[in-house]
Amino acid sequence: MDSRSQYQEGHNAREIGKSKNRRHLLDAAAEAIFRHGFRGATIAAIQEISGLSRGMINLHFKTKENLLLAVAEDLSNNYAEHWSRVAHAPDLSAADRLKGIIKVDLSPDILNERDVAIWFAFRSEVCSSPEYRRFIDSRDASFHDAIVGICQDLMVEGQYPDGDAVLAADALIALFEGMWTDFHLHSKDFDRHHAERACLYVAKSLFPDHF
Amino acid sequence: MDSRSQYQEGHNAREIGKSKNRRHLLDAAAEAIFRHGFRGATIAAIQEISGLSRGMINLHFKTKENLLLAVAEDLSNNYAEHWSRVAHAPDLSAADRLKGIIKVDLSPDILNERDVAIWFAFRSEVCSSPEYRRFIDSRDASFHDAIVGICQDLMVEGQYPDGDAVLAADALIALFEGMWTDFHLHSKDFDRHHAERACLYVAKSLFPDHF
DNA sequence: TAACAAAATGAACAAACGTACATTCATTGT
DNA sequence: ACAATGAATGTACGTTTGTTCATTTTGTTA
Repeated sequence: MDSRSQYQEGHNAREIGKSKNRRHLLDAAAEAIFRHGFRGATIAAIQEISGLSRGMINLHFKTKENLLLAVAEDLSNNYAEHWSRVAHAPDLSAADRLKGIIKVDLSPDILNERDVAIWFAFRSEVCSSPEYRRFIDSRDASFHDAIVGICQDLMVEGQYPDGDAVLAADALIALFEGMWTDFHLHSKDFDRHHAERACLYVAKSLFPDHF
Repeated sequence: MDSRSQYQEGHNAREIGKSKNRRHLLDAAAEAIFRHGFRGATIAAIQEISGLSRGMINLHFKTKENLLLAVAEDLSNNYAEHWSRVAHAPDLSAADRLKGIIKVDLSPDILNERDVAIWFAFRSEVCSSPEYRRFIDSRDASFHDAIVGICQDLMVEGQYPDGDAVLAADALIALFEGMWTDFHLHSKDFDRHHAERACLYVAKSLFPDHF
């Protein structure tokens, strides 16, 4: 059995059903973290949310910790897929790619209460549980490189004598991150359009020729 | 007994010793959250770190949850004290007040591995444990108002025809927040001076006449 | 110094935890 | 149709959890 087929939908009813339950467990675990916090994401809570049996977690993930890791991996893949699609779009200008990343970052697909709560949950334990690290760093090296690349393109295109692409990229990344935090702490009052305007306001300040 | 003397250092050896143990428990609990994560911050862990007896937590804080809340309150008070001292300094210009807040925000007093891990730990559970909310929002309404005030002052002083104080303030706050996240996730690679330069780079872009 | 009051202790407890595993059920291949 | 295979179940188990409280220790007061 190769490494893909293990978790892919199989070709018969049995394998399809199994992978469906696996997916179900991932969703239930995510929901449990959101509803009850990391501490409250117990086997019993996941069981109640999923409606599946107690032993299912051990069957699919061996341990609860593996299930939690799979939740983090799932979230991480989902975000990477979203931003990289925009960041590497060949037909978009540098400015449009930056705009696109801002839009993705603030879209409900990415920025929603449940997912953000899960990001924060895993991040909070990254010091004590290093195995989470590879999944929870939404702004990892590849994201960083993509933003620096965009900033460099903008610097070349426009007239920014004092421009520094790395400083600008680091600032933008921090800005995006901070918006997530604001959303997490004040999701009821958070205004996506206002947040987008604030991001574009900074982009315009950094790159007045482009925005 | 008034509300202050309960937790203040008393005047005899007994009260002094008691408040010392209380402080000791707060530190040990904070350390436990940092070392073992929120989930691992158990009575046993706190006991081991503090060296005090098991029953001490219940004596001083009634429940473990109260102790954790007191840790959050302690952290919150410490940060508020730091930033408000700079933000409301009467002899500083608006630009210097902003610079000062950036400096405080990136200083080891505030931005250190332990404290940031604790911020993130409490924040991660704010959805499921609303009682944490009042302590974990470092960028609360009063902080927000202070930054908006500074931005308004800068707008009045300089020539920024398209300026928007609220947008600028929201962006700056998110920027500061994002730097904390970056530090939390990459404390080994984090460069405080670089982060400060990035913040000032944005400040200069937003308020070129001032920075 | 003796009597008192408060602080500190740690053993004992019930509840909740994650995991293992014998059992049951459904699907497959012949 | 019928073994055979593997998924699904849920009870049972040992551990760990937070809290209680009777006891001991320490400091205060008369």
